[in-house]
Amino acid sequence: MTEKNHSENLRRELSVGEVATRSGVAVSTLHFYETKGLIKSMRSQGNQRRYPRSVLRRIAVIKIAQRTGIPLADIQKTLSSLPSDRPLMARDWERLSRNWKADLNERIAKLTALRDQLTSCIGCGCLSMSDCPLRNPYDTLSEKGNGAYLIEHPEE
Amino acid sequence: MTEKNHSENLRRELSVGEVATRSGVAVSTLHFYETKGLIKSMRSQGNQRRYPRSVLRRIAVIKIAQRTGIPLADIQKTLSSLPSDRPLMARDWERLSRNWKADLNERIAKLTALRDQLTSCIGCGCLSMSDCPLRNPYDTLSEKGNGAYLIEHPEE
DNA sequence: GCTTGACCTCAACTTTAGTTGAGGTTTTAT
DNA sequence: ATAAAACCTCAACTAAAGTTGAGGTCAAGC
Repeated sequence: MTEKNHSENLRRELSVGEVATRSGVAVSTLHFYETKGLIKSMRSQGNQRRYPRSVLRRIAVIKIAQRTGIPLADIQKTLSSLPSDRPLMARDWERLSRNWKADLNERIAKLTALRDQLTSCIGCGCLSMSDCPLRNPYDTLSEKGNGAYLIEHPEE
Repeated sequence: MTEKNHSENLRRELSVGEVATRSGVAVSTLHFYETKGLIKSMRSQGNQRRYPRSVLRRIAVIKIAQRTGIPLADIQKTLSSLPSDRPLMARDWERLSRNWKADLNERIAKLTALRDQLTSCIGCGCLSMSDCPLRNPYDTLSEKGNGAYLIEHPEE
């Protein structure tokens, strides 16, 4: 068993099932990621997928990016912009994570602004087209009608 | 024209096109919202939709909830839990916005935590299964193998 | 040496939040 | 009175991120 484990540990390539287990991602998802160009595989003699262990790191990075809210297509673009087939190094990670952090900060800022508006509007509840910062912030129609008046004085 | 506008302003019901224009939501979306039970309409003699002006406020509330990231199905549930067919009053708004604010705060907290982890991992880049807070925070598999070791020492 | 489990491809289905189009009716404006 | 604009329904399509299943192959253990 020690012998066996030892040789297994040294085996360079992982099967799709092993990758699934180790990464916590379903086999079907790995297939899917492959069709999207997020990861790739070599094939065994019998046409089964074989992965270098570096794929685990790559999947980890994908999952983190997804948590920040970045769509897979964008993740794919970013990953494919890296010098191609070496594994991700610390240097790559630094570049990626810096960008993703910036995105994340933006998203946080937007949500925070929304929350603050919500806070200040809880007691008000006017939802006035013309006055309320929550109401369609980009809506220029608000000026061109009597909408605000009517909304502020709901009938029936 | 003054005469005309005056009578238009007093007209109680809005057509779907008017609601679309005033709310900034497409006609098709209003149809869609209706199928989902988010809004409803009366019909004219000729079967065209007619809305009370209060629908504008309702749509405003829907849009705000969506901005906080709440799925339409949940918005529908919440809205349908209100005493049914009177327009939304300040009191309703207060209740809704309090809940939504809580949701939003949770989402903000999660993203902030992620950002902070990202910040502390930018310089590190280890992505270690066992050590890195970014790595699959819920993944218990990390303990059961040699994954971490291999990931920390990528080959090829 | 054969059974079972893991794997293969490809197509179809799922959910969310809508949009688009076809074919037909109503309302409005001239 | 008629043409144009707005409306109706219903079905099909879109995008993202996968999942499920059918029909068949490969590999490992007893």
